[in-house]
Amino acid sequence: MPELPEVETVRRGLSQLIIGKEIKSENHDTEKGFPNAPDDVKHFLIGASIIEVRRRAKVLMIDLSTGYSLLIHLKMTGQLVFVGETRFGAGHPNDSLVNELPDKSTRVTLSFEDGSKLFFNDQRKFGWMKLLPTIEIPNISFMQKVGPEPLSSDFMPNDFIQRLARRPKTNIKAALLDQSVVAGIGNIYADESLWGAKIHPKRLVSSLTEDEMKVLYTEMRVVMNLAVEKGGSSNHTYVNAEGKKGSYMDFARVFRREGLACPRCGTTIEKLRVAGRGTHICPFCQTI
DNA sequence: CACTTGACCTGTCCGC
DNA sequence: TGCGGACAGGTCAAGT
Repeated sequence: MPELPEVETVRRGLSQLIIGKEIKSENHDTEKGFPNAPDDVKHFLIGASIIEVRRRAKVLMIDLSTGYSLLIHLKMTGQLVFVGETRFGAGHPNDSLVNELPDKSTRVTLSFEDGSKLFFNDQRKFGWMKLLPTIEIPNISFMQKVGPEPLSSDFMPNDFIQRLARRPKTNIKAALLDQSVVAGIGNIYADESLWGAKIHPKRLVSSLTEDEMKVLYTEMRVVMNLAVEKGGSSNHTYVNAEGKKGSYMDFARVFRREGLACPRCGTTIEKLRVAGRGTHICPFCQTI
């Protein structure tokens, strides 16, 4: 699922909902839900309070008062849904959701002192939750190799160009999906950004002009900013921390719009396969 | 080494 | 309505 805008939306929601709460109990099912959970994981969690919720690329970090952090990757179908005791009124559309959790996709449940709960659900079980000392987070291999945050104010066009130059012989879509080039872009926003920049996803990085890469830099940031503003995209399973869907798909220009008209030129949008992923283009605006 | 492809899982949708 | 196959927002390991 979740690309940067979705994970950021979850982060913002959780910041409002769980900071300051104390963990009362923890439950997890298979090793899939909490792969490196030590036998005494409960010892590290129970009694700890949430002090911060951070994000880097598509990884969420929940910092605890004990000096440990929970790291979470939602992969394709992960959800972090908070359910408070009195959050929804009777008849609220989300009542059903509340009543359904936990469900068979629930992998980890954190229960707080006040009776509220945080559910880590993951239908396809690709996601993970890990526990490690907060101070060690910057040293893990992922943090060492992940690229810059695309929306960071100190991420400049030349940074983007120099990082793309490290993958000259691959196509631009694969390069955008490479988390060591830029952090947080996935299939939806790669397609949307390339459409915005009028660049065919199969173009080799080495074939791009400096101007094209600068336009792509700008379009990527426009797309990501809009997606964050709209609370992300919900194709299937994605929901935010309150169990609500994002609305970016209402604004998508090419993603999942094959057979429809390109909003720029009216040509019918096509779907193809690039870098092993379903890929959407306007064949008139984006040529090889 | 750089790059591409399959595997990891479950659920859904589409064509026969 | 049943069944097989393709596909789904991400990342690795394995293969070329």
